[in-house]
Amino acid sequence: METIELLKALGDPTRLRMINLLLKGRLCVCEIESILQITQSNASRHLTRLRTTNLIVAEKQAQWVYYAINQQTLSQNPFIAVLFEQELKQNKTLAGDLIRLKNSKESADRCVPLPSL
Amino acid sequence: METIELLKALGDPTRLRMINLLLKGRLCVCEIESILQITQSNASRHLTRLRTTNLIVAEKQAQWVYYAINQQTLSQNPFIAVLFEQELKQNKTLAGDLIRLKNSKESADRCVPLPSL
DNA sequence: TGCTTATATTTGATTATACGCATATAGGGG
DNA sequence: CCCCTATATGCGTATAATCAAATATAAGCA
Repeated sequence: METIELLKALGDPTRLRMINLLLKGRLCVCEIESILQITQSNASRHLTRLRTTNLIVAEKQAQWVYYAINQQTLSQNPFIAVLFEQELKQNKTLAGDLIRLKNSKESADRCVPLPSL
Repeated sequence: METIELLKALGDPTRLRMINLLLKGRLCVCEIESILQITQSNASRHLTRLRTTNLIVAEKQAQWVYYAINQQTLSQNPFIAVLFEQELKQNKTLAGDLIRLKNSKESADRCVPLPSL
């Protein structure tokens, strides 16, 4: 049952937070690490799991990998949108993550190497 | 996050099948065992897990324990109904379970001891 | 009381999952 | 070519989940 894999993938706090962020737009790994305050290997592993479950897709650009919601999976599984709509109202962690996301986007993009001094 | 526990509880084939059945009405453990063709201890353990996650409630009547959907959890988590509505269309196991449920209900209720010979 | 059925729980083995640390790979820029 | 950054992966470990078999509990019935 493929839905089982979706539920298992969503049934982890870190991965739920990742999807919550990616529902707002694509992000590279380093942005996700920074917003969620998790280690690089942890981020990478959870993202790999979300990708193999088809919840997200990866696109490599130069040295960065951008992850984005897999829109096909999202539209084929309407419960996911309902889940996040519901959860965002109650879950302070998810709401806080979106604020950090916004701040991150407003500040300099950390994933672009700063011009050398 | 309580929703995480819901997702983990739903992210198991046996438990998903149990909820699918219970959405049609309350059942005792032996009916569930029989329809899902699982061992007694397996049924009991999964039902306990669903109960501690507040997905179902238990009611003891004589020697039987009847399980039923926890309507409060269901209404507070609308994604669950959407999930099953969606899944039932695609998932042959869930659809087949409902047929076995119907057959079970139409035949003699196996949970009532047969009159002695 | 003793027997039988329904259900729960314990136990032990197996497998899955999560995490940190270290290392590997790949691309960009000096 | 060398170094730096971004990302992935291997390894060891700790924790959780699953299952079957056996045992415990509780209620009904003879």
